[in-house]
Order: sequence, then C-alpha cells, then structure tokens
Amino acid sequence: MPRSPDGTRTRRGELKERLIESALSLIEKQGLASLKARPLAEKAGCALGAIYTVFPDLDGLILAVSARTLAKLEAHLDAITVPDVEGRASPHEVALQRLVALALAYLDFAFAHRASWRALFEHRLPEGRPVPDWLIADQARLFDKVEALLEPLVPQLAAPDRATLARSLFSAVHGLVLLGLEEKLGVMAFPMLREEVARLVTAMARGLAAT
Amino acid sequence: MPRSPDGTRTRRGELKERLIESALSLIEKQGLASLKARPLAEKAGCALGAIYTVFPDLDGLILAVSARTLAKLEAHLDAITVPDVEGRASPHEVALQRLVALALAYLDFAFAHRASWRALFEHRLPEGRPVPDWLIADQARLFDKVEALLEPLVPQLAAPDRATLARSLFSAVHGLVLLGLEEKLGVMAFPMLREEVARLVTAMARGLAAT
DNA sequence: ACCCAGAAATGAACATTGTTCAAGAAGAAA
DNA sequence: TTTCTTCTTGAACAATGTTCATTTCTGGGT
Repeated sequence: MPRSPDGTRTRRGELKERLIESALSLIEKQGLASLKARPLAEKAGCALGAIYTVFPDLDGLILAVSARTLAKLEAHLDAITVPDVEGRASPHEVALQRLVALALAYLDFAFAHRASWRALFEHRLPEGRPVPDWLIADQARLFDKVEALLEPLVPQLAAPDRATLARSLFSAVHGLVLLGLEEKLGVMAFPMLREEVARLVTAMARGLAAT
Repeated sequence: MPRSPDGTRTRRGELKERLIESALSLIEKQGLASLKARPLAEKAGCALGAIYTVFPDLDGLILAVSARTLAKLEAHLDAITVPDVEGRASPHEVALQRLVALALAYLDFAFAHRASWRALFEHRLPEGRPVPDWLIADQARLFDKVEALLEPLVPQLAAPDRATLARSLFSAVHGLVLLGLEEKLGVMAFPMLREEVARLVTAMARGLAAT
C-alpha cells in the first residue's frame, strides 16, 4: 500500500487500491475476459486515462490482481487446522492428514473464488514480457507449503527431490481442481470432487511412501 | 471433409480445410492469442470476409481446430505400444505399465504440440455459448482410454466409480503436464518431467490398489 | 456467343476494444 | 494575484472481429 513520505495514504495509492478491488469484483462477476478498461474506470470512479497513470497497461493491473488473489489464497491455506489426534497418530499419519487438508483447502478456495482463481492461471502475458519476479516468488510459496509436509511422509527422499515432488503433488491436485470445476466437461458434484481429491492425495502419499 | 453430392470436394470444403490448417499453423507458431482474422485470411489465401462464409465466427473456427487437435491426440495415444513381457508379468503389472505409457504419451504430445494442445484448454467460449456436444464427446473419449485400463488395477471398484476415477487420474496427469510445461513457473527439464509423471502415476495406482 | 439470374467472394465500413497525449484543471510557490 | 508545476481528463488513434452492399463468377437457356 503506497504511502507518501509522511505516512499518509497517497491519492495514487487509493486509486490503485480502488482499481484492484474493482477489477477483482468485475472478474469475479463475469470472468477475466470481461475485464474492460471503460467499465473498470466507471466502477472505480475515475477517468479512462487514470488507469494508465497507475498501471502501465491492463496486464499490469491484472498482475496486481493476481498478487492480491495469491495473498488471499495463501491466507486461506494458512488457516487450516487439523483436529489433532492427541499423539495417538503417528507423525506419518498426521502429515498425511495435513496434506489432505491442504489439498481440500485449495479446492475450497478455488470453488469459492472460481473466477479470480482461474484468472490466476488463465491470464497470459504477451509474448516476450517476463512474469515479474515477485509474482513467481508468490507462487513458489505455494509449493513450499506442500514441501513442508513431505519430510515425514517420504523420509527416504533427499531435499531437492522433495522440492520436485512437492511441485508435482501440487500440480496433480491443481489438475483435479481445474478439470473438476471446468464446466466444459460437466462439473462434478462438489462433495464428490472433495472425495476424489482426498482419495487421490491419500493414494499418492501411500504409493510414494512404499517406494 | 465436406463433399458435394457427386463426391468431389467442394470449394467451401477446401476453404474450410485451408483455414483450419492455417489456423493450426499460426497457433503453433505464436499461440492462440495471436490468431487474428486478417493474418489468417492472408495465410489461407482468401478474403477477410471469406472466413465468415465458412464459420460463424473465429470461435467457431477455433472449435474446429480443437476437434482437429483432439483427433491428432487420440491417434497419438492409440499408437502407443508396451513391450509385452511375454506373460511373465501379472495382468496388474501389465495394466500399470500401459497406464504409465498412456500418461507419458499424453505428456509427449503436449510437449510436441505445446501451443495447439494448450489452446484446447485455454480457449473459452463467450458466456452463454454452449460447447458443442460433439466436442464434449471427443474429450470424453480421452477419459474412456484411461477407464479401459483400470479394471485390472482396481478390481474392487464398481464401474461408475471407475469412470469417476478415470476422470480424476486424467486430471491429475493433466495438471502435471500443464504446470510442468508452464514457463511461468520455470519449465522443468523434460526428462525429469517424464520421470515425475511415471512416478506419480505409479504411486497413485499402487496407493489405490491398496485401498 | 450472348445474356441473365442466382450464388459466391470481396474488402470497405462499422463497432468495440486498449492505449496515448494535447489540453485543461488543480495545486504550489511567489 | 500571478506564474509555474503537476496531475487528470477524455477525445482521438490503432488494432481487431464482424457485417453487408457491391462485384465477380458460374451455369443454363436462347
């Protein structure tokens, strides 16, 4: 949140904020493709040209929106709690439960914020424009959340292999969520989808541990 | 391939064909987003307006391209062969190998035809326009390929559950391929990606069989 | 050969978008 | 107040999908 040297909010900063929130709202209502400059300016209560005083172009704005969405997702994933079985369960069992809970939380977030979640992956920068490092770092933190749970589950793996595996596990769950919510293929009933996610994550963890 | 009553190719049919091929070529070179009407018309050697005599709009053309790509993918997946271990391996083991081979073939196709493969999932119809049934049916056949291999692997499951599982397995592999080839996250070295796909498919199959 | 009706093809013109920038408004300094 | 600077504005431009009046072609009848 940009502030002027004396710590008060700047005009620019408030405009930026209003634009991001308006964009999020428009995306959530009609999808990323419906984010048009003119309606956005109207919703944010600013002139058309004002957008370009704060962002280099609409892609820049969408990147900022992505960062916002990623932050929300991260907060959502950090909020999960697994009912602790009071030391009765093995560390392995606990880690597995946490992993399943993480995957389900990911699914729940995607379901609750479909459009903005989808925008995260749907949006593509024009050829040759690099994704900013800070956004890549934000995404990498998602993998880290998975990786943190893997140590008890696959103790036989070296750390670099665990990082790769974390990424793979994330990708697999991502795929389940993606096609599961894809209307194109006929949406799966949501409870069934949760079942499937839990089932596959459990199966993968078991299968990997046995390797 | 549309033909006139007497069996010869029609003018329209040839134009349609040229447009689909040109579109495929443009997509493969620069991605779906770079498919513009004017360059397309030039490449296909026809007038701008001619596109709209054969397709209702560009979305319609892209649907036709998707069908073409799906057909190629299907052919590619049907061509896989697994070196038969001469009855030495159990049916379970054979089915697992086939499943892994299928997943790897999917990955290979996506890698070899990145842009058109991605276009398959990237492209979204404008709100309210339904995906044609024939395209949904084409996609469903991919799930069927997986399902056909599941019987020996999870004999304890009822047929409807197997259909659901097939879809889930496909989705998980799809996710691996998608994020694996996503430059946004730093491409994984291709051989390593193949390893990961094989590893996770194997793990899932083992984990599921043990349930 | 010629003509003509219908079909097919054309590309100029239009609508909708992202983006720019000259002109004006608002603020700061004197 | 006057002047200078900075910020804001929305008309104008460029790129793009789509339409349709006009032109060109085609085949059959004379």
